[in-house]
Amino acid sequence: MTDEPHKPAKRPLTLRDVSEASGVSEMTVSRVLRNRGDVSDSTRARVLTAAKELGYVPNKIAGALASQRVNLVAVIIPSLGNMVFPQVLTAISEVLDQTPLQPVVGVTNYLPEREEKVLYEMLSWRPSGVIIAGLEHSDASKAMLRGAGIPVVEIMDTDGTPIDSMVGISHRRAGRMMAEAIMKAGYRKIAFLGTKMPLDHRARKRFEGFTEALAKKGLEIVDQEFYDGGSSLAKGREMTARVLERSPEVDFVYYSNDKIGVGGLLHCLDAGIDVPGRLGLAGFNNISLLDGFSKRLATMDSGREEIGRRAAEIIAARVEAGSDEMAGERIELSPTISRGDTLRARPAGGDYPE
Amino acid sequence: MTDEPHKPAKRPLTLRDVSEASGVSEMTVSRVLRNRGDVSDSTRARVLTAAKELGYVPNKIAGALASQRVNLVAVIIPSLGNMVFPQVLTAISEVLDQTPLQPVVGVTNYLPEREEKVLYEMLSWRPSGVIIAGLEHSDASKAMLRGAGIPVVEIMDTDGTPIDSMVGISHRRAGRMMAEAIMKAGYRKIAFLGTKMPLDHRARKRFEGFTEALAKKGLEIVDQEFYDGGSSLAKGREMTARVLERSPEVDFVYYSNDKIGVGGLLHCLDAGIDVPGRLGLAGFNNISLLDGFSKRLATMDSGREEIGRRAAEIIAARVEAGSDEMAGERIELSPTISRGDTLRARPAGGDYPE
DNA sequence: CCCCGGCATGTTACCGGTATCTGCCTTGGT
DNA sequence: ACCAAGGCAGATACCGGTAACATGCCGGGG
Repeated sequence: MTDEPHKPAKRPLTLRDVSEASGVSEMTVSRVLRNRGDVSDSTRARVLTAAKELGYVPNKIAGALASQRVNLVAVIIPSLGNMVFPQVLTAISEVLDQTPLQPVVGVTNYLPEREEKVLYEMLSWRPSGVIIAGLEHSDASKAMLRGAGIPVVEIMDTDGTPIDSMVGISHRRAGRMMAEAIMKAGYRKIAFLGTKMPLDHRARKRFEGFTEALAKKGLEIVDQEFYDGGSSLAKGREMTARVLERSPEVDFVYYSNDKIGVGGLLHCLDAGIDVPGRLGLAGFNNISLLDGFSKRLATMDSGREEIGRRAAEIIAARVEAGSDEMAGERIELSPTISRGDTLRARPAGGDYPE
Repeated sequence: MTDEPHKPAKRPLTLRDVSEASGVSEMTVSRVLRNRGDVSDSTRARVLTAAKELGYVPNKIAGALASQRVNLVAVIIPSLGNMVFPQVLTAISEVLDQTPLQPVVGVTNYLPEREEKVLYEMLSWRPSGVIIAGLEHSDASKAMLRGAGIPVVEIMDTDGTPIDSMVGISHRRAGRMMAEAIMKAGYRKIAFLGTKMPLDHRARKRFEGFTEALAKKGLEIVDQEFYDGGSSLAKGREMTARVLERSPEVDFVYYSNDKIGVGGLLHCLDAGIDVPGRLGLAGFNNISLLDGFSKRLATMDSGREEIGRRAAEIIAARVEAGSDEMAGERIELSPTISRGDTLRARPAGGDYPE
């Protein structure tokens, strides 16, 4: 009466259903499905057939509870809108795909309270490891991470003290490097256009490193402007126009990311400004936003694929082995400048008089 | 001996630890932590203090197993590299944020076998619902979805029969609409540039609708080119150059997405081609890739925010109520054309002879 | 011919919570 | 002063698997 002939899925299937269908114990079915322990070929075949026929899907909830093992890795990032993070994620997935581990993504929107909440949710699933962007977390978040007793890798940034391991670049150094390259190229009147500072610590650190390097040579930012809300070409465009109008002497604009940087570049092209002669531009992150464009923006690559890969490798290694070595590993990668077509290599020679 | 004074997290905490610390039963702690059932204020306070002090994080694995409820919604998409999907995801998250449900993302890379695997993994966590892109799935995948006994919403596409509910647009219609708009504007020699066809069913359907509408007016695609691998501006650029060289008579190029479309636009600008007079261009998806750019590409918006929102709402409603009504709901949204600056509104008047 | 060892399978005791029922004690109506 | 009702807390039985141990059966060496 209640049992339909084939599919209609009344009550979810359990090991018991498969065991009854194949005439062996639940334990044996479990062994077959996990490929663990010795099972005769004939039994194995019988069980697999029955499982397939029923359409049985194991219940990981029960499995995880019983085995005290959860093959999930929490990956916590600020945003999916900035292509950098999907790219890091892709690199992480590629590594984890070769292990039994599986990434689970949480997004914080750059808000510490969201981060805390997301982290709490994630940890309540008892993942095998955590990969989390940034070194700045609320005290509660830090306490949770420390207390979780699982490997934690903080990524993207190395300017600070990690809870456990970290993989990333020094954004202060990145800012300094860019400042030095700019000054070496002979630019002197430098402006900065940046994002919602208080929450994006890495952008802030780049800015700090940048101004610090300028100061060392006795220079100061000539003009600057900050905004909040998401980055967009339009925003970069209008901000650039405003800055150039307000401070016509500016000969270089450093942007906190490529998106607004490209916006600025578009403005310059439209306005007929000589780039990189009269004005130089640089962004950050080497987003191949305009890879087919005639002029490539100077930028800096943070090695996000490698960051993702290394982070995932650390987690994988530590989960496999019993959490011993590799704990507290600190990997600082070197950002690489790409001059593109908006940052000249040396002080303007003949084509731009003094 | 084994117990450190404060934090060091030996063995993961359980309800029992909190119950001992606060002198009540585990059951009461559970009630307090879930805010369910009657507990006196004094007890509640005592328990909360103890929990906070210990840094207790509930174990959802155990909770889910016991309560037979898992507040996860599986969201399965083909890629994170195409910004459309992060955007759909964001819309889904916004809706689910106001419910106890939580999205969990799986990425298939457009591969049916990956989809099958990802789906299997997801279902083994016994989620409360599934949101999955597309209507094309392997038989095994369909069987799993049907057998899971949970609400399933297939999104993005409505050209086909859903397993349960669906929310999206008809890509055939989208292709037709664009073809009609193009023909009405007087273009006649139309070329098509597309992505890896066999796997991207929606792009294929747009193409089919497109050619069908052309055929109805006695027109045929003049030239076409397909490629595989990810979309990029550079690819759109070079493909466009190739097509125009091979078939100089072409007066319109329809792209399967905005990214290669914008690449084509860049080529035309560089080559000094009169757009949209001599040549018209259109893409798909209204990616605000170049929102700050001087010329906006004609494109079509599929309403991805609304798709995500409606899909999440269906799941939320059905999980909340007992899976009754709203089952099998089919929502077809209307794509909207945006002409941008690369598709003229009417046949060329004086500025382009006949 | 018996015993031992190893393979193939079954049995038992959890994993860490939650649903449900029970029981105590207080409170208020009459 | 007594009893019903309700507030509050505890006891118990699972949820669906898995670890660890137990068992049965078989063949081979002594």
